[in-house]
Amino acid sequence: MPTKITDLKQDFTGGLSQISRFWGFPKGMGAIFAVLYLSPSPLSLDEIVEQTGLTKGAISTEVRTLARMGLVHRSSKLGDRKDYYEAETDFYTSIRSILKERQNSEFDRAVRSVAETLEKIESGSVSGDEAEIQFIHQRVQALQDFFNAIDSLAKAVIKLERLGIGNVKNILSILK
Amino acid sequence: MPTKITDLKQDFTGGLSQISRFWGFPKGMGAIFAVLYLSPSPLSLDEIVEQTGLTKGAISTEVRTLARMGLVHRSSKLGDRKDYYEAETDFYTSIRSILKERQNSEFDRAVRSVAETLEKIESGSVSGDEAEIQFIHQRVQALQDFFNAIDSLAKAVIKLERLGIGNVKNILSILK
DNA sequence: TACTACGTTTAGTAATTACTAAACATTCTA
DNA sequence: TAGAATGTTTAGTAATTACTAAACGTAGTA
Repeated sequence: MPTKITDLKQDFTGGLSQISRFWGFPKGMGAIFAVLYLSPSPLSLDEIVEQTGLTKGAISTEVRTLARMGLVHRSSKLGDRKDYYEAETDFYTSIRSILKERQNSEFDRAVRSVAETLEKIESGSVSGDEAEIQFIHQRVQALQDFFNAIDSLAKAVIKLERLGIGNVKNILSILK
Repeated sequence: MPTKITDLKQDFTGGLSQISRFWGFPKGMGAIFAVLYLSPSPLSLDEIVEQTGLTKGAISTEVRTLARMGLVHRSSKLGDRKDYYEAETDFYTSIRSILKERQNSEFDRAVRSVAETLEKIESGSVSGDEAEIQFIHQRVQALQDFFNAIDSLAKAVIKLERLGIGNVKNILSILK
């Protein structure tokens, strides 16, 4: 039986909603992105309301975080005071801005707190059993090294974006 | 003023809890891992209870998902019917098993649903405006390509683990 | 067999998060 | 200036998730 195009869109939207949730974002966010991504032209807030069934309020805030992550762009038409939104279609561009965004996040604050733990130990200002301190020192150091490696990898991905999509394969072959 | 070793541990545990939450896991999971990671010897369930303040029930379930992700290992001592848990200290090993684990996850189910959308379009079984179908086809295809690229990257990281930590830097320089 | 020492499951609660509805603010138009 | 058309904020609700407390299952020990 033939699938109606509206059903197809709905399936797709459902899929992106799940993916969104998987990464810890609201499912509404995935739905909003999906609707924009499948639209050939930018959509106004009210059109998004119509197509997602969410309220203006929710969309207003979620579209803002999408914009902050570089996954959608806000624009406006001359002589029209509505805002229009469209999906970023170059995902590498998005990844880059997501990774940059991450710099200022809770995540990095936490990572930095590990670094501080390390500094405290190394400054010799920790009192307690010496062997235990040494043990902890070594473990925390290893974790710190790992974070640094991840950070380097993130930077590698950022560079990757400049080179285009096919080059992931190159990394693979370089590593084999 | 000198920092007591117990305070240091607590700070560290707090940091990992936040990181855990950031990635969408319960903060308790981060705490459990932290406690195990800073312990020179495997801990029993009750010892984890003691050090985290969580209940046996919570730890029982969370330690299981940690084990599934390869972040902790369960072991037992002869003539002792307690289970003991210790942290995996090679993070590359963990990453590898997390990425493998992901294969069976909700995430991949959702990704597969995108692939199915694509198949429906390509089989010509979608009815509706032809230009719109073409447009959607092209967009969904692009997303699919992106997912494939991510998948390749994941595989690259899996290989990386074999090569040791310093090699992330190599990728970076290869790409520059 | 009964008792003890554990780990697991379950049913309920607390905390968090996503979302709605409606008030509000702002800017354009008449 | 009043009114209309928008986007934003806010206060409350619904849904989800993390966690607790306690019942349960199981296996070892007396």
